[in-house]
Amino acid sequence: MRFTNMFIPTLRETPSDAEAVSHKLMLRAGYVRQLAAGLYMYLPLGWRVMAKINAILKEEMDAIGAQEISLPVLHPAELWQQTGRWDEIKEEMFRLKDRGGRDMCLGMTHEEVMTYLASREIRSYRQLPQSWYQIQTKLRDEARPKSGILRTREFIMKDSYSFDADEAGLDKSYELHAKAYHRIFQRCGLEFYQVQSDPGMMGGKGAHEFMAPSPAGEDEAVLCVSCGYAANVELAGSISPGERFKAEPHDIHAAKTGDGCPKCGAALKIERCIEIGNIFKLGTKYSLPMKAFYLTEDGSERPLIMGSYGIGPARIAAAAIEQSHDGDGMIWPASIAPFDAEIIPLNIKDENTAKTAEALYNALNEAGIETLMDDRDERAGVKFKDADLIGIPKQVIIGERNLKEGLVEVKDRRTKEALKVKPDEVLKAFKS
RNA sequence: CGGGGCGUAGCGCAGUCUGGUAGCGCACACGGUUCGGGACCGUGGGGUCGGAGGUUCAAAUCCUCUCGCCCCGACCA
Repeated sequence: MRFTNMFIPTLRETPSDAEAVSHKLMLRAGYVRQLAAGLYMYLPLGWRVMAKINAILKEEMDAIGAQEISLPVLHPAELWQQTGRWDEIKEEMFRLKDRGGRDMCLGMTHEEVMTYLASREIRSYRQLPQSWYQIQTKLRDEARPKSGILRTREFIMKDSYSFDADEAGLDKSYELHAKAYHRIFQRCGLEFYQVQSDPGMMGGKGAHEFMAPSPAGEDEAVLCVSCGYAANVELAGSISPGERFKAEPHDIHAAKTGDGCPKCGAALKIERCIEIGNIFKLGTKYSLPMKAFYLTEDGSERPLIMGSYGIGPARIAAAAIEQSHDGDGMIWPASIAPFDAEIIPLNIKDENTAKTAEALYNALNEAGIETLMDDRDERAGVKFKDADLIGIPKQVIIGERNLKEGLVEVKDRRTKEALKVKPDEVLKAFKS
């Protein structure tokens, strides 16, 4: 892609209402713009990152046998009334009436609709297990949207739901998802923890959250470096030093750094985190009220045993920026960067520069390396600043000075190390 | 929803206390000089000062109401 054909409105100054690093940089680098509180517009660069993340999500979901489907955002109230959540949930749910006066709501999550589908279509144990997922819009009328893209009223979520014949099946589906989530976050280049969490209103009997450490996060994880115990502070029952091994499981209170680990007694560490994913064992919380039953081998009727699993791709993007940036801008992990490489011809009006850039651009694209070429007629400084801001991992700098010796520069955005190579060696330099 | 802050050009801000009819930097357009880390000079376009009502000869400025955005907290499926 050529810079002049792509809308990349970079800003020299940070809009004053941005606080979180990821928010500031996404605005400055021209990845997103705000429409209203908690509502964001993704611009070409931002949307490319989302597409990269979603592609990874799909690959890993497909790899565990989950199947992609798509459900409506607009839901009839009846489904939510059946599970009781129509009344349990308050202002956080967007509600409306259709022209016939029927109560409707905008989906904040899809347990109801998924269970409805399963209840009508799954008849027999022979059809189990099933895992269905979608990457789709959720709406929540948040009391306080914040930190840019981190907490919004409308957001995209990868949500999957598993249907099993029994608890053992659920355990398996749950494990599969947990492992897939590990691979996803690893592939996205994030530092993260899997921690125990409170199942909360989702109901059910077990839950974990995936937490990306970052000061911009809203959650706190309690971690034991000694035995590996990890939990959300909301859940972590801890004991104070000197009272070892006397943790009261029901005594749930906020743990503090230095408290004793409930498992091994060692000193706990607390870290601020962004919740990037969660997994829940739902059991029959939705299948019972919605009558989602199947027939067993001996002909008896049993409720489906369910799990639900969510990932917020925008939070992955924000967490990646929070965890990987410097004073000049973003530093994308290669896997989710909007482009693999950026060609920077310093003086586009120089014939040799332009020719070399053009040839390299074609060669890289042909080699399957997604390349952005800054073909703007701008000064070198502007291009350098924008390139660093935008954060594409590899930069290929083409300047008249080096070109006289038949060389171009391959620079790593993260380390800032630059290698001078011949144009036809650029590909090789990427691999090293 | 409680507490705090802020709304003046696309972005960052000054002007508000002490009313006199809107300004600076960046960005943008044009011309020239520049050209490896956000150039310089000149010219130019762009603003119902968030909105409504009120006070006044006169309101960005004072008063009332209202809308919006951000931060802290509560909440968070």
